Amino acid sequence: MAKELTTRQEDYSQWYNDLVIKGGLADYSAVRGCMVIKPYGFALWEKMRDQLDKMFKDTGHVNAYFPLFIPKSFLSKEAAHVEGFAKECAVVTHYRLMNDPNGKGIIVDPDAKLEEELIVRPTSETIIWHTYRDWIQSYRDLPLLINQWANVVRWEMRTRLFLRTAEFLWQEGHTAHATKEEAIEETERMLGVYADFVETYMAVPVIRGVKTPNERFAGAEDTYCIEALMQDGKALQAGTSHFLGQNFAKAFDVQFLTKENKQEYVWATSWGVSTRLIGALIMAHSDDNGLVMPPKIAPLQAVIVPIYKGEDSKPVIDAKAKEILNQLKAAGVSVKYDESDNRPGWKFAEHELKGVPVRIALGLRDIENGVVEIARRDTKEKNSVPVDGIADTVVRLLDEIQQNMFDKALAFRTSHTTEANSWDEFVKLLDEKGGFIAAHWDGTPETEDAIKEKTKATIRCIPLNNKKEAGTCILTGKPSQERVLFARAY
RNA sequence: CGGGGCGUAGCGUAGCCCGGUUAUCGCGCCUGGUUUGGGACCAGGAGGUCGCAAGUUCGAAUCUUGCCGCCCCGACCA
Repeated sequence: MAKELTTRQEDYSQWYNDLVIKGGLADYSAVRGCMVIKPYGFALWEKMRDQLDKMFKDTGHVNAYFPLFIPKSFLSKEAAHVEGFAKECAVVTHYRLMNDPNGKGIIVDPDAKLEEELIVRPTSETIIWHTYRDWIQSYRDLPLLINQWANVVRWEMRTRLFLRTAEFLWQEGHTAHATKEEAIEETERMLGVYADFVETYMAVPVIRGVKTPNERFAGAEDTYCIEALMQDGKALQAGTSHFLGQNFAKAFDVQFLTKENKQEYVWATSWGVSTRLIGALIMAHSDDNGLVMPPKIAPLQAVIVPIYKGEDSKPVIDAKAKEILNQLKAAGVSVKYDESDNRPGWKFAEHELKGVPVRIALGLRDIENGVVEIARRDTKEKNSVPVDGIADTVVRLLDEIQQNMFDKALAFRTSHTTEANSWDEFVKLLDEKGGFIAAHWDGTPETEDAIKEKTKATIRCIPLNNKKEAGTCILTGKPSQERVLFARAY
């Protein structure tokens, strides 16, 4: 029986949920707002994580691990930071349970109250900067370039699988530098790493930019971001990199001695991407038949499906299939021979649903002709190709799929990035077309809020290397020096 | 937290208004067989605290009250 998928046109949100659930990436859990990441979804995350981890190490970072719990008092040391996160913190108040003296069940032991309550980290700046204070004394200790892979908890009111869950997995880089320039350079470097990763591996084109003060990370001087566009025309922030100035250094008193023997506060950055990237991947590429995985991070790049014809055909087909399997493996392709006793049509649909980039089907007819049927997930094209040189063919095809997926997503973004020069035009574009809208803005938070209030669109970013262009704000008509990118966003 | 909707097998559901044999059907699952080029077919089988609790009644999935949970829309957000 077919697993019926809602189409994008029918209900985009439901389509997304169907893909996550039926594609085997994740399940809802017994805990509100928290999901179970299933093996296929976790395999995808592992591919992302491993690649990113390599890129972090290549840029000089090392991994460490800091506690899940943060003393409540730490959070209040940086004013903007506490302001930003206080509303969504889970708090640990007790450390013991006991049997309910009034009957069955178990209750919190009232005698086991913590002297200082603990926050479950919504992000780790405070605990990390508290620690850095002990680690940094001299300019020789800098730069300190540390990353951690962790889970964090933000008590969101409304959650969506991968896009916004109460608990999620991410990495957070936290670096300390001797100079402002160096810290800004680091912030930009890591934004570049993210952009490179998302474009090269996930095949999702991104806009690099800077957030306006309204959208800035709580406690940052500047928040850089990469913004991606989803197929429904909504933007999604795929990663952020923050220049924290000396805010946390001052809040946690982290100073170092310069070469000139002067005490100075260090300069900081932090940067992160999360399992939300999986949501971005799904909404950027997938179609009404299921997930579409870019080859470079697909948990499985190719699958071989046998088409039996009578009992006698099995050994012949199995032998040939395993030959092909070994050739592909030798060429570095992650590939599986699907010997399960489902029928071919069932397997085709299943692997399509899961987004496996390349499918190879093999029956007696093919063996006689020295060919296999090869189908690519991105375009759904099928072709007979010679068995000879199959590994090269597949490797080339995987590259082609990767490129095609990026090109397609880029073409979509290009065609959905529009300039608006008047309020009416702006509103019409938002409602009828969506996507990024490049428009003039007078630079004030009040105007940004007013636009958000009226249209639900926010300024996604001010693109880096944005061209200067005199104009007037679409809402207030006040003068503006450059266009910024608006969109409705996830 | 406000507005709307829903809880019956792993999933989707009928039955509820108008109480009455053994709770319906499909998918999935198990066994055996036949099959296999786009989600197979036949035969047999397993699987249920009808969200929870109390009440009304000879009798409750069905009526009443309370509670719990989930989903959608809004305020908050990576």
